[in-house]
Amino acid sequence: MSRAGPDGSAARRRQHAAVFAALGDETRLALVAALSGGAARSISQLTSTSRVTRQAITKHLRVLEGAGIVRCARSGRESRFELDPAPIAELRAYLGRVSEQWDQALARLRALVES
Amino acid sequence: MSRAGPDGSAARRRQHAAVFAALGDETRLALVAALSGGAARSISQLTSTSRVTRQAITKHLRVLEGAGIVRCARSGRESRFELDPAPIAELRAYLGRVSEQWDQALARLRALVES
DNA sequence: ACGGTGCGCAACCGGATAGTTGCACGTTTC
DNA sequence: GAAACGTGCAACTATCCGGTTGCGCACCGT
Repeated sequence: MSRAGPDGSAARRRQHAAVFAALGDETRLALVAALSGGAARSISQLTSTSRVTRQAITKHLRVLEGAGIVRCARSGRESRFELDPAPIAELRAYLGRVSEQWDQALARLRALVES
Repeated sequence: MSRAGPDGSAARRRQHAAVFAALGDETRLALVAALSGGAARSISQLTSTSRVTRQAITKHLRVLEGAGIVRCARSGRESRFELDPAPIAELRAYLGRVSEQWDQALARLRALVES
């Protein structure tokens, strides 16, 4: 496992795992989709288009917030959430490194065969 | 939640969530990193660089296999696992769509302010 | 000031999950 | 053929997670 994957340190890998885990739920993925439009939305708004309880949505939002995917700002009596695209971009870059490493490995294999 | 995010159908979202969840674990992320080099490795090999039991690694590999991230091929007495980059590439594309949607929203907002 | 709305907190439940241990079985290897 | 190696299967535990319900509080409009 220490053979120099496309990851950084183990601490960084833990961070990545946390963000992946936060996205590994259908409801939360739907929340991200709803917030990807750029507009900040309240918990009730986000709940209205879901089948589950407001409390459940709240918990999911806290998970997303814990992963840094989403930020919360209190405005009057409502909590408005908005997306923070940075962790998502970082995850995308990480997956890109994995794919790249894979492609390079394939290229090496092919070169070996052709030699 | 039905407001046309960057996702496809709900079924597709479920699939994405499954792959995200599979990657949402430090140990499994380490396994992916170890396999991203292109070489197929046996369970014992993958266990040797880990702190947990072979059984635990086996379970993790089954989870990755269930998500389609990894394939298993029996070879003699050992099970050799290799990476399948397709789901990872799909996830990367998905995150790209989210980021793109976000960027477009930002651009619209900026245009609105400048008008 | 009072009713409705939006939230947060806490307790609780059932199911999934990460991890372990123990054992049995096929496969090499000597 | 016997020892060693690599796996698979099963049981069991502890913990986490998604979801609910109930309650209390702050805030807004009229």
